[in-house]
Amino acid sequence: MPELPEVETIRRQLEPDLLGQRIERLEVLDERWTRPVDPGEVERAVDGKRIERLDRRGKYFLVGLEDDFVLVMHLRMTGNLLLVDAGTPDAAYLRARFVLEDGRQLWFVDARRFGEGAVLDAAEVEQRFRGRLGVEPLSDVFTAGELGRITAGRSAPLKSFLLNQAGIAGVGNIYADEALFRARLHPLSPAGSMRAEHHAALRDAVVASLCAGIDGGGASIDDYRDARGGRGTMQDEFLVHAREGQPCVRCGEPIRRIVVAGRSTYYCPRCQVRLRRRRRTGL
DNA sequence: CTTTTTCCCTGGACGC
DNA sequence: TGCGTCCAGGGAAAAA
Repeated sequence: MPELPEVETIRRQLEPDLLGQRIERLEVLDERWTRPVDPGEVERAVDGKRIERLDRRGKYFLVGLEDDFVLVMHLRMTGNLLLVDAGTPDAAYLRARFVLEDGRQLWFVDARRFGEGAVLDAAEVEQRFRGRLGVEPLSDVFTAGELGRITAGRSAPLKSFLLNQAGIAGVGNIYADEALFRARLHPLSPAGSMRAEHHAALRDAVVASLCAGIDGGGASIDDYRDARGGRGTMQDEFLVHAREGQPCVRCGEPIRRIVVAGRSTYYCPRCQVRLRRRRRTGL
């Protein structure tokens, strides 16, 4: 599933090819892709615009167009962004096609149709993300202290907290498991139960997990492919995710699978300590 | 306010 | 072979 490392991998691959190019036209092939906005409206907003920037915010892919417009896309579960040569036969599940100045096409392919695309102006992007997307984990704003602030008083399990994009933006099911394992924290521990040493450990673990994902070019478990249709290698380097029953890489204990926040959650029952809910210590 | 649950969507796995 | 059922999960919305 595309999470921050997967989206970042695609962004880095596309940047040299797309920057400065004009989008001749956009063809929305599945009207649900722009829901609730009319596809024609999005097509008209994109047609003929030059690409000035390629950015990422959490798991959102942002294409900065001229005149301060931003094409915002989200791959959700099964979305893929593919850069293909002219004349390539249409793939199954092709939802949107960008015909580029140089003849190549950028495809949004998405079997389950959760993915979406929209065109907003810069102010609307801010508006849309406000309160919904938290700190960028790979920015220098993401410190142990910041993590302490955003988890203070929270009773939700650490796994739920990591999946909540309003806290840290870009961590999904895979990298949440990996980060908790690295930090030796139990997925069911209340987020607010962490002490300073845990804040530091989890901050470092989130960063390390995401960087490992980017270094591996993302994790191709099911549908994820990079912008050239290639596979990442991160799925071969998982420490706990999807390793139910296999020995913990640290202690040999069989990895356990539970469901937290409706998501499969993998952890080592011996390495990852469960913290008790912390009562407010008298100041 | 915070937290949990439901919903969207469809390919693939599994059982009969 | 084919049909029915269940699962996967990001994020928004509804419910608790």
